[in-house]
Amino acid sequence: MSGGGLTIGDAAARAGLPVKTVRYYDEAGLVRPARGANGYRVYGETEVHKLAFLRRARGLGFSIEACRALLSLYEDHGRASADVRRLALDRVAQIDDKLAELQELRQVLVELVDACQGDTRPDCPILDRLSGEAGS
Amino acid sequence: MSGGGLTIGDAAARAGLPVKTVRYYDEAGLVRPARGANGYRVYGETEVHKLAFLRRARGLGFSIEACRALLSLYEDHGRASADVRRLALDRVAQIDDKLAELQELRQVLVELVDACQGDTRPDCPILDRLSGEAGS
DNA sequence: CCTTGACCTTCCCGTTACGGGAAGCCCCAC
DNA sequence: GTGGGGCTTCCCGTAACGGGAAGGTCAAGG
Repeated sequence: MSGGGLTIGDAAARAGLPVKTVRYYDEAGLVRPARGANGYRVYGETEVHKLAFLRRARGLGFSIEACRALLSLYEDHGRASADVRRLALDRVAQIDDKLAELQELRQVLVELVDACQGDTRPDCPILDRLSGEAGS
Repeated sequence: MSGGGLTIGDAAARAGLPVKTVRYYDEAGLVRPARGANGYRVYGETEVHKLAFLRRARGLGFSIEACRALLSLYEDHGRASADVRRLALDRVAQIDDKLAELQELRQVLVELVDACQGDTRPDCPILDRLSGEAGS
């Protein structure tokens, strides 16, 4: 009872993360716990909060590097909210790029699917397109 | 001149792929060229067509395994177009899942961004949300 | 004939964010 | 003291290649 020191298992449970992930965040330098005399990682409340923070940030799709930036802003009480906002906007832009790409692919695929009879015969506009017969 | 045999570099150029990728497709068993006496890969027209086919299929986001299936249907002249269509529909479903996920994330992020002043002050609803203050 | 330079070969590492599993130490309960 | 957890580190695998090293080959030019 050294005053609330948690083992990695307990910390992970409280943060809602797998132990492996918590260990990864340590190795990645995101949340570095103290070490006990036995070599065990020792997590305090602060670390647990950071882990939960990371869980939510990752849930929004922020990369580990973006999380590192967010975490440092989180800990910097003199931060400018504009910096946080910029990171979020970057993420939105990323998502928008991906959305546009996927929507384009979807469009093409649906057109091909619609053009294909989908029966037992071998004639297939999808394969024609893939084989280079410049459909549409 | 053994009648049209291409080296990997020429085959890759004709198919519009990087040499590394073509080598990878060989190793993955997608397009296995013959080998010359010197150990060089030798590509014929058929292989080049298959490589171009793969380039287009990959461009539509089909995984290597899906490409393997598509390629075998492409080569099977007795195929049923329904099988091809199914693969394409699977891909559409995959895309739809991803689109839904990204749209949800985008929604949340945009709300947070809109709620954030983005000035020089430290108050930030984005960080509040990430730190667990259940905003909205 | 020999050399350059551009090709080709294989092999290995790095990418993203972990998950699985092995080998070995530690600790608590019975 | 003897389990059976939980902890440690380390290594491999993921998808689909890209980068680069070490070494063999080939066609052209001097």
